[in-house]
Amino acid sequence: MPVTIRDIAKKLGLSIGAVSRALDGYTDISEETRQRVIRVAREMDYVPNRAARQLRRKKADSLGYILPGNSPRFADPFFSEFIAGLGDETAHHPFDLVISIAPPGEEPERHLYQNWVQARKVDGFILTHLHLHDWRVQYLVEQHTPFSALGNTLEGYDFSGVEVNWQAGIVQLVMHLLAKGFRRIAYLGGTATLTMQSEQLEGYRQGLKMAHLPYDDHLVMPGDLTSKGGYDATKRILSMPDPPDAIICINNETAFGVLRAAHEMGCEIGRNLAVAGFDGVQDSKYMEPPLTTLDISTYEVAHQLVKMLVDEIEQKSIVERRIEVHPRLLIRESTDGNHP
Amino acid sequence: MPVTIRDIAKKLGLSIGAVSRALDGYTDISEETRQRVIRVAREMDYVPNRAARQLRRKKADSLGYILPGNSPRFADPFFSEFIAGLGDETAHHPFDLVISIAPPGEEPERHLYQNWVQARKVDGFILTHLHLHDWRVQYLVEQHTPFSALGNTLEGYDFSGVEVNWQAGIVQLVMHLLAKGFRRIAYLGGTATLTMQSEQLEGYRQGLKMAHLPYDDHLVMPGDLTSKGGYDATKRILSMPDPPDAIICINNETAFGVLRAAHEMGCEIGRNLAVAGFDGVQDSKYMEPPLTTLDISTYEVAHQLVKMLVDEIEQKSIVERRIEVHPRLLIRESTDGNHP
DNA sequence: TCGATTTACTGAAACGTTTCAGTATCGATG
DNA sequence: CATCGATACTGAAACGTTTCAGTAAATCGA
Repeated sequence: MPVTIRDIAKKLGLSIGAVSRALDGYTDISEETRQRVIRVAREMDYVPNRAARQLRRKKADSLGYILPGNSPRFADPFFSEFIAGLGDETAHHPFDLVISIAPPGEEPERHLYQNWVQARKVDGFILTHLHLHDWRVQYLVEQHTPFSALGNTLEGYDFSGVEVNWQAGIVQLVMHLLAKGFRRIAYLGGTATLTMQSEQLEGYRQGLKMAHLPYDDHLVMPGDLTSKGGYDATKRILSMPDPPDAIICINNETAFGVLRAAHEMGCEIGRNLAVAGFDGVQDSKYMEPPLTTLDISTYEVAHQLVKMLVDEIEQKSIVERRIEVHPRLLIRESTDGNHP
Repeated sequence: MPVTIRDIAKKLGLSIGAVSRALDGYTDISEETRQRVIRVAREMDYVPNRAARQLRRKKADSLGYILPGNSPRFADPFFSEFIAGLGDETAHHPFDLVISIAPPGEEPERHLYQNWVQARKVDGFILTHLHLHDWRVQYLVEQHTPFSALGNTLEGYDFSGVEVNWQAGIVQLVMHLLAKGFRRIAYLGGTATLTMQSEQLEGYRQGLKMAHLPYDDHLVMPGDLTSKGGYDATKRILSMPDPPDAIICINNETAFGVLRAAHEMGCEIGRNLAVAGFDGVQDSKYMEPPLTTLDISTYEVAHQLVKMLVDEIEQKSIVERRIEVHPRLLIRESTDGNHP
């Protein structure tokens, strides 16, 4: 049986109240007693029972993250890195990280969030992959449940989070591609309702406009954030009458598939077809050819989100509630140029 | 304020005990009353308070998984897929999945496990990346804390889990490489103490032996399970006096780096250098060139582990405690042959 | 019809904390 | 010397469940 606060109290001839207060650092316990309590607690390997504390304090001491996943195969390295970041930072606070997974936007997801909120399972949520209109944001705001999010929604609720300036990043990327001599730039996205995507498209349009190039509907393709999606879309887009000579991908997974398809169709990547990814994942450097990428530090972002959420939950003073992150353009061989 | 069992009791004029028993399906509550209770509970959006239930039942209703991670960058897609699998299956049981991360084998990791066990934070653990002598296994067995693991240790404790027959897989792979005409096969691993690696090496030796080829120490290289590790090791190994013509990688991350390095050094992959990966991640198909892989269904394995752990915790009847999984050899272009 | 059994509940304790209202002790103050 | 204010504690309630012992009321067998 694990040792409880009662065991310590008995051993020291104190009341359990005193022990509790000593451990929590209240000032109405003499310094001498506190030291004795702490020593004995350590000796006895005392670890407070989570459930009891949670019940009494009406706090779960947990943060929740629900993976937006639908396919049984779910390999995007973004999530490994992101979860690792969340876990790492969470471990530096007196919180746990509780994880689940649900297909985005569907009933099971809604259920999960509601259940966790009502059962007080977590004190707050981390949100990613926001949609232009995101019911999660609305729901959590209504429920006064703290959360911090990567990205934003259209409604402009006030919540803490990290925002990536995709737009500026893409403009920079488009400029780079144009400078390298590429002219017909395609954009291969994911779900149309993702805020991330809409912002990226905004940058895409703006970049074209700045270069006085026309915007062509056919060059904007839907994908599904997987390599298979990238592969299929590329097969289609490269068979078009007037195919693109550059493809910007919403994430590296997609870019994987693009590379593969393009190669199969005989393109020389970096020369007659440029490919760029869009992710915080280191591996693009080791791909073949190395992938030009708009890089954000996923790990860093995860850390920030946890910090902000914890501040939010603990009602710390008015800390920064919104942080903007600028993607860095890492130019590698996949957009090298030497364009004919 | 969330609705409690007391609110339901008051509304129905019942005792809280009766309500609790009705919801839990005890037989000493009349069917009629039970139906009324259930209806009202649903109407009032009743969700039982987790902490209270946990405290009373002395069960956390949570499963723990501690990521074996040390680097700040931690992109291995294995973990995305694995965690997704864990989360998915966990959601089908009345359990939560609690995640953290700690560098394997070091003090913080030990602390984390101990803390979770003593605070009764979780009812059981999922373990991966077992070592030949793994203190976690020993500790959890001693503490009578349920767990299920991917792999095994040398001590041969009796615990439930999934075992991958790496050895047979590698033998098959070696045979395939030999059939394609490759002769000097290298093995690029991770940490030497990983059970997985020792089993793979066993298969490697056995394969060579069956082909009456000598085992050469120089062809077995340490890595670190990252693409950078693969890259660096390949640079070194290909500069050796008598370099290999095939490289088997402990995981796909490593293989990424190998491909890159080999390309830089002017190898034609699949022809004068074969490369094979070793993972459950789909993407290898979309790599350039597509990677021959020993595939296990990470998602499936994660599901199985959760099921077994839940059975273990709930003391279900004597279910299968050990499942063996055979990796499938997926032959793709990276080991194509046409060897000179 | 009476005692035994069954049915359908009630009431209260318990889980391990935290926290709040008291209180005994003691030195200081007027 | 009575009073006050700190100081350093004690005791008990509370958090929301589950569970167990008890008990009225209904049912049953002989």
